Amino acid sequence: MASSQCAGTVDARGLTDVISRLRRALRRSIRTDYPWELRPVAQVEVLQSLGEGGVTRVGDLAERLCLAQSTVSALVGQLVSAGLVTRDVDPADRRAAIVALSSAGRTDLRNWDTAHRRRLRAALARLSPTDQRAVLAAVPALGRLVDALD
Amino acid sequence: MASSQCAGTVDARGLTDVISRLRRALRRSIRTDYPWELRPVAQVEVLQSLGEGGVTRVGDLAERLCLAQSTVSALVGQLVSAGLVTRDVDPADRRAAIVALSSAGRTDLRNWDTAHRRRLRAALARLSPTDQRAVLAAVPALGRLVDALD
DNA sequence: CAAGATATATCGGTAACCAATCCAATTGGA
DNA sequence: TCCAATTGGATTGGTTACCGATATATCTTG
Repeated sequence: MASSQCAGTVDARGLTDVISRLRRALRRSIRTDYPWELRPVAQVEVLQSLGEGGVTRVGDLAERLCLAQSTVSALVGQLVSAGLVTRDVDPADRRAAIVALSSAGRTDLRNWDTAHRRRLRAALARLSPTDQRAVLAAVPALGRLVDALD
Repeated sequence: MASSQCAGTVDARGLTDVISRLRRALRRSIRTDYPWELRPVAQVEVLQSLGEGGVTRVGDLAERLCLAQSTVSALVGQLVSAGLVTRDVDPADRRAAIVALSSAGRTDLRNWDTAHRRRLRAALARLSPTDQRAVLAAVPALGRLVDALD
């Protein structure tokens, strides 16, 4: 009664709270999955974005990921050193850098993805069908919420 | 076609991705709301947890927040220095620390909450009614998902 | 009372950011 | 054509956000 209010009222605390906790829980579960050599999560996110969006400029990556350009620049640098992505000068606009997955990066991403998907699916399977539906339905809506936040 | 799969398949990438982005977008919007003196987000989360759960031990806080005990210990220390919470020895078990909001902390939390709620509500208002419903419905479900992840 | 268990605190380190600034290339006039 | 303003990125110099290991009391129980 205290926590659920009339439908129109947004429970801001509830949403931000669950987002933080979920992120940390996911991070922890990832670490459990990968006791061996594991890339920092931020780097994996860059790989994923490249996996989905394909070859991209650094600035576009930053926007997609809601990160500052300088942050992405540094992350890409780390991934280049690790051999997981390539960074080349765009011949059309020589200021720009074209970032792409290397084949090693593609493999790494695929492995990570498989394990992570398995774990998340297991967790979801423990929820009630109603909750599962609610989570699935929320994913695209939350994406649009990100855009609606400034 | 590439991104949406059959209903039963969990889109792990989509969920983790949107969680990260949403968290960063929220953080950014918070900073926009509070150009003046602003507490680090992690500290605010502790205040919130205290606001909901009331007087608590450090270890309980850590569990609620999905954080390591050492992390919470440090955060509480910072909040004590800032005068926003009190930390006293539990007379019943003198190893334990009892953490509670001070009145300054209560005020701070209330202010923060008001502004943040307003902003989040504005963002949600820009979504379609369907999306709004989906987000609202997902909050409790996501909370249970956290528990289901290990 | 002597071992373990517990609850915290502290220390040392890494990851995850951002803002400011610098550089090179591009672009839009005058 | 040349110069100013703009733009894409890299670098630098922070701060925050964590965690693991260890040290210190304090319980608890045989």
